[in-house]
Amino acid sequence: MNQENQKIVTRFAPSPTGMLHIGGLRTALFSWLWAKKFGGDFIVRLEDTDRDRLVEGASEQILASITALGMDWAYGPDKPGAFGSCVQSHRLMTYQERIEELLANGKAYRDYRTSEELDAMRSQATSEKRAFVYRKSMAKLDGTITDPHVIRIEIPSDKQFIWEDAVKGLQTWNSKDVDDFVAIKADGFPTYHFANVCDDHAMGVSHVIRADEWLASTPKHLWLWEAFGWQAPVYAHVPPVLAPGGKKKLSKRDGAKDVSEYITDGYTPEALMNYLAMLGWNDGTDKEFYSRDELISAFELSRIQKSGAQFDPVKLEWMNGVHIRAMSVDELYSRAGEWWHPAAENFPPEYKKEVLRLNRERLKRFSELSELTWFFFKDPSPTTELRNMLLEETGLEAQKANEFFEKVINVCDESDFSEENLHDQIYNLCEPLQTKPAVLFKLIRISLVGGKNAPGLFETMHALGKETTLRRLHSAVKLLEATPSV
RNA sequence: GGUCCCGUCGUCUAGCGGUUAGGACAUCAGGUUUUCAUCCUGAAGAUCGCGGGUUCGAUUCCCGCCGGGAUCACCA
Repeated sequence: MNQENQKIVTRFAPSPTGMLHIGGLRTALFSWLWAKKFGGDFIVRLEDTDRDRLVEGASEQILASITALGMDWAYGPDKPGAFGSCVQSHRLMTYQERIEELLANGKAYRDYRTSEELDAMRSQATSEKRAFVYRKSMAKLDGTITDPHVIRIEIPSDKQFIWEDAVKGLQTWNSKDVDDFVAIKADGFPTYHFANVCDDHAMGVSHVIRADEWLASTPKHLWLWEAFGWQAPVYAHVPPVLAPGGKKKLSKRDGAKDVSEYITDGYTPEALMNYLAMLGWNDGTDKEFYSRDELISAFELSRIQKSGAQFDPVKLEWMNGVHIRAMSVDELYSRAGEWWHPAAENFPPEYKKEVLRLNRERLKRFSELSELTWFFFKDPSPTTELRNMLLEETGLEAQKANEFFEKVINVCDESDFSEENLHDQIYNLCEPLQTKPAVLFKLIRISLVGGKNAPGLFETMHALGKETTLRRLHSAVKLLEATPSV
């Protein structure tokens, strides 16, 4: 197979029977990366030939997930190509034409056997501990064309199917283990096996990258390519993404989220893409952090892992933090959009950017932005809880704490509020007050931010500004005075 | 059961006949810092699934076994 000069075309062919899960998304990603790497086409094709299992809204969700990760397609359900629609239910005519071709040259036959008869034959074989491989000799060939029937593909006997799978390596299958499979169902719709090959050919697909559950049926597909006299594409069967702590495929039951949920949880598309790519793929070096473009150029089908990989939400979060820390403040700002605390609404962009700068390395997901930064936009409420925190965390009596506050307020009044000045002045307070920085700083911090954790104290004070800082310090004094000590 | 695929720290993995079996996440211990986070250093963690071969030498090659997975639909 020479594909040096062949256009690289990959496709992602989900069936709209449910939500797209992480494993499916990763398969789509691998396909997309491979096409992008060679400047080829990535096609999204809807395999909706099972009319009974269609799920309302599933195709929209699948497309939205792919888009959410930043992937685009050359052809898709919304963008037909010269080959026609990317929705299989719209392509029924082609399958009809194709099957006539195989019927005419004797490679396919009509079978009038009913599903019930088939089931009986199968259970018979099972009870006799025999492998059940359907053959033309078992078929019911007599019937009229108007009677319900299926059309099967006859698999030649004594044939070896040998091919090189791009991830699993050399495969050898014997035709005696391959069924005469149904190509056209009684309802006139094609099966996956048939539609899939017809479409891959029609769309010029060069690399079929799909879940490894298809590995066992690849001989059927290969035979179809051969029966039609077409050159088969490269097949790459990728392993599943496993649930954390298990050996089973990640599914919704394991808390697998819809991709859009990760986005609304504040994961960035780049981090999600980076993490997914690294789950079961590496470039042979220690590199783990990739930009989208780096991923595209480094990606290699042959380095996809052969066995399943467990999804690790903890590492995903770490990866997201790495991507966030790598962003410029402007970049961060442009993405922070909806995640600000409502109180931030009317604050100027420059102030918000400063807040982002101070919080960049504490942010792992954008959804944490609000709880991490609300106090930059809103004074802490003078609650009993706050009062207790002030005293418990510092180990001070209310009166003593207020003595400290008094000095701090004096210092702030006189300070030019530069970080340096604040730093020096407040440090100098420790000795006369006979206390440790840890205690004094904690007292100030809690009064200003209403919690134990925040960016550096002087950076925070500087960002907040003199007026706000003093207002909050005074408010803390009042709080300690008002409530009797317990 | 038949056929096929897979098997390195808890997890994701590097390795492609000779390595102190490397990295990352997580864990633990230090350090930096006013807190959290970040950052830095270090530690612990893998008899390379098991047993046979081949070889001077096997995690790497071969065979068997065990374990896990996929597939055997008029579902994809």
